[in-house]
Parts: sequence; C-alpha cells; structure tokens
Amino acid sequence: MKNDKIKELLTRGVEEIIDKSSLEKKLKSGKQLRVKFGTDPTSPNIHLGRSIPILKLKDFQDLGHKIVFIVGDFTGLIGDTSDKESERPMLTEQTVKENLKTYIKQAGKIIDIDKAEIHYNSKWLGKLKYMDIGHQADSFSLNEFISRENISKRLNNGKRVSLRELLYPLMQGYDSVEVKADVEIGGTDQRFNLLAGRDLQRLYGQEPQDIITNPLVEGLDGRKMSSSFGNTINLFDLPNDMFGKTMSLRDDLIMKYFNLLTRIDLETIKEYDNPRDLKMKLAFEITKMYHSEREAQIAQDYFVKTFSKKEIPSDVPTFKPTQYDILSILVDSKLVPSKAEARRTILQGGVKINGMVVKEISCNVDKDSTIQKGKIKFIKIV
RNA sequence: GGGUAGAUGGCGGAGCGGUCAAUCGCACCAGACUGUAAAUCUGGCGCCUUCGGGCUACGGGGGUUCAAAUCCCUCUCUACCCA
Repeated sequence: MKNDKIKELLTRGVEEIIDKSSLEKKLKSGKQLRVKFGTDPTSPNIHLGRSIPILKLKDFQDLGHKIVFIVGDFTGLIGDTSDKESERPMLTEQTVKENLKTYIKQAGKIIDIDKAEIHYNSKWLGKLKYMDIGHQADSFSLNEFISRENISKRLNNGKRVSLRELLYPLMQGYDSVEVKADVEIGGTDQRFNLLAGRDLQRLYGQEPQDIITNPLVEGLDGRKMSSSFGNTINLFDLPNDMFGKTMSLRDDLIMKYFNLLTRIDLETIKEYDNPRDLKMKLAFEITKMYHSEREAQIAQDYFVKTFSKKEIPSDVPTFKPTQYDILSILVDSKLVPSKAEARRTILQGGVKINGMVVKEISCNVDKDSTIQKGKIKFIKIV
C-alpha cells in the first residue's frame, strides 16, 4: 500500500526527478522530509497549471512529510527570469502584499496550510551582505546563464536581459539553504533555479536537495496555460465558470487533465466511452475539488440545462434598469461594454428576449423579461 | 562617453503627408455547425449617433501644412553597436 503511494508520488504529475535514487532512499528511510515549494506572488490568481506542484505537495503531505512553503515576497520584487520571453517587471511592494493574501488562501484549497511551514524569503534575503552574494555568485558562471534557453533566445532576438535577473536563481537557491530542504518541487521551467539550490546547499555544507519537476499543462485552447493567454481555469473561478471552462477543453487533453490535475484513480474512469461524458466527469471532479460536491452538481445541472437543452436557466441574475430600452439595458447591465457593441450584437442576432431573437435596435423591454446575450449570459429584468 | 535604430489599438506587427479609426496575425464578441463555451466556417471588433454624421486616438509637449501616425523641434523611455 505505502509502496503504491510512493510509486504514484514519483510518477503522477512528474516530469523529471533529480536525483531519483537519492529521493527513493530518503522516502524509504522513514524520515520526515522537508519538501520545499516556493512561489512568487506575481499574479493574484492560481490557475490549474500551477496547481500541479501543489497537488504534488499534497501527496507528500499525505505521506506525513513537511511542506515548507516559501512565499517569494523578496524574490517577487526582483522578478524571475524563467519561462518568460521578455523581462519581468519588478513588482511594487504593495502589489506583492495584495497578491500574497489571496495566494495562501488559494493554496489552502489543496494542502493543509496549518500543517505546513510558511516562510517569507525577505526574512533572510533582505539581510544578505554584498560579500555573501559575491560568495554565492562565484559558484556560477555567466556561461551557464547565457546558455539557458530562455536567456539565449532573448539575447539572440536582441531583447534586453538585465543583470538583476541573473541574481534570481541565487536567491531561490539560497532559500533552500535557509530552510534545509530535502526536496524541492517546481515546474520544468524552474529547472535551472532548482538546480541552483543544490549547488548552494553544497556550498553551505548541506546535502543537496532532490528535485521533482512537474510538466506544464496546456490551457483551454491547447497553448500553454498562462494568464497572459487568458486560457486558464483558476482556483477562484466560480463553480459554473469552472465547470463550463472545463467543458470547453479540447477532447485530446481530457486524460492529461485527469492525470495531472486530479487524483482520481484513473482505473475508475475507464467505463466512459463517450468523450462528452468523460469530460463532464472531469468538469465535475475539478469543480468538486475546489468547491464542493454539491456545488459541482449544481454547476453540472446548470450546464446541461443551458447548453445541452438550451433552456433558460432557473437561477438568472436580476437587473433593475433605469431606462427600459434594449440598448441601455444591455450596456447598463454590463452585458456589453458600449452601445456600439450592443447594436452590433443585436444586428448579428445575438440578443434574445424571452427566447425570441431581437431584430429591432430600438425596442423596449417589459418587466419580468429574460434577456439573453450570446449563449451563456442571461439577466432577468425586475 | 560616442553612435545607430525604435516607441502605433488588449498583445505582436504594417503604414512613412491626404483614399487611415489605421493591412494582417493572436486574443475577444456574435452566428452556423456540434455531444461541447472544442475544431471548422461566416460576420464583427475605438466611442457617440435622430444612421446623415460627429468625437477622441498612433510615447509626452510644441511647430510646419488646406491636410500629419506619417515632416521639423524638444522631452521621456527602450534596444543594439563601439569605447
């Protein structure tokens, strides 16, 4: 039983393990491992792509290991180099603070925060002296940095690479020293930074941490899931959105999502042969993970009613207009951003009142009518 | 310190005196099709409009011109090259 768990721990949602035999040994020793995971509060939303390492943390936590959660309040100010085609801006202290709050809350949807250690890396990084940094920096060569793919790409494209960015791996690596990490988890894009931790731990006389990298997952449109593409499912998405977004997923990604983003036993979903049902199950599971079984069920019912049966859902937000002509209502209720947009949408047959397509730009709407814009947006006039 | 090239709509990127609210791609919105908010196809995509038109926009400011995203001056920012 425990061996099965370890096997899943080492394979599910895992791209690469450095060094695998060392990690296996550590796991079998029975010692409680210190499993480090760091994140910079660059964006207030955690999306499902970022949930992969957090789920891995949960796997460790379930086996009794210690999660050491590092909030990069200091590193976030500097900006990571990894995985960005362009330079990351330095965040202001205030942005970092605001993002932080929601961060922990979101991570708490997956792991038991109370049992984890949480550290803010400003605590130690802010105290390092120039001398220390020089000492650490000597472990690395510029050659290593510029041969990293993301750096060399930018250099070749004539994009700017700032010296500040080169400090980032040192800082992340030094975090490992401070928390005496046995294992660190991160995305494949973090590989360089994770390895820096090993070098620095050696420099400070510690045994180097082992590393687990997680694969990246495609977003709803098949490109890499990223906030800048707008193809994410976020942990804070409302149940209906979460369910609906998942249903819009490309079919060929369904199994990958099950594998990486849930912990459901893959054997149990073999019974589904219709991809729609399988995707429905996926949407249900994901919604359940971040909300509740009950809310997942409600979201599913809503989806079936609205999209499969094309009914007007029973639970429609209400709107009390001040002017009752259709254009004003569409704009005032924020169904569309401007009157020009409202006209366009109507002309294209995208607006319905009580199920009837609106043909006239100037018409009045009665109370108790239900207005539909596009396929998914409804309001009820009161 | 010196030189060169740039700054255009949510992003990338054309345009280089009028026909530019600005080609195109991505994103986005609507429609068709579908098991699907996928794929594909079609249309749209600054704001206001009594649908005639009006207004605000091409890094900031100032000029030239009947007319400027396009020319000139200046400021701010960026990249690259040389030292």
